Amino acid sequence: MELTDKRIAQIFKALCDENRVQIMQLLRTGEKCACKLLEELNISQPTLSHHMKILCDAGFVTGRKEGKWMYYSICEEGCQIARDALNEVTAPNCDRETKSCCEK
Amino acid sequence: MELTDKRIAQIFKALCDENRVQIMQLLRTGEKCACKLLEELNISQPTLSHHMKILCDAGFVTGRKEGKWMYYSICEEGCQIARDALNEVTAPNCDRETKSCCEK
DNA sequence: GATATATATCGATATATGTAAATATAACAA
DNA sequence: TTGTTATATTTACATATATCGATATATATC
Repeated sequence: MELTDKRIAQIFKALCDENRVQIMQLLRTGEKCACKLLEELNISQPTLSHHMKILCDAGFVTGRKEGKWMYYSICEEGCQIARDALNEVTAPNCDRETKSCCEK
Repeated sequence: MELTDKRIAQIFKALCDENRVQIMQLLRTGEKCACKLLEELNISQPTLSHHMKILCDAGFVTGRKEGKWMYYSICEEGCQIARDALNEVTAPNCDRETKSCCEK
């Protein structure tokens, strides 16, 4: 997927909720099933499912179904895209450096 | 400021809006005054002011007032904090690696 | 002083988001 | 088949956010 401004915004939207940041922290220690995540968070099951969908859609997390359990883990590839996006947005673009506008 | 999950969410909330991502892209080429940004964006002046406040509060941008003009530029220090935050949230934490839960 | 310009703040409103109850789906077990 | 468990989806609602017009503030100029 191309890194449009819209897509970049979508990626970071995934991390703009405290619960989702906490979910990422929990997944850093390894793959976990939804029920385990649910134990650690003070949210309802439908709410967790909602947040997991957003994290997956943004590419930070991948899900794997095994029987009736859903296992989630951090997706390194998606995380790298996010890092690249953050670098793109914050790094100076010297090729197109401009003078300050509104000079007196 | 300590990098709590709440603070991390606030930082990335700044980049979860397409207009703000576009503003960052514009600032990558150097410091710009508000009126110049306004020219490039299809938003009203109060809306731009609103977005600039959010970018500044998150640490991505700093403002400098000179006469009646407000000059904005990317704040490298704040951007680095954001990169650190993204790394913290996405990097595996091997020290606390756990087995998958819900084993059959 | 009065006026013009640039930006910030306020107030109202429309849209987006987080949340949970209810329901649906899917897998397993008896 | 019937029931149970794990997860996803739907629905409704409360809150948050984006937006813009109107207004306020600050600065510069006359």
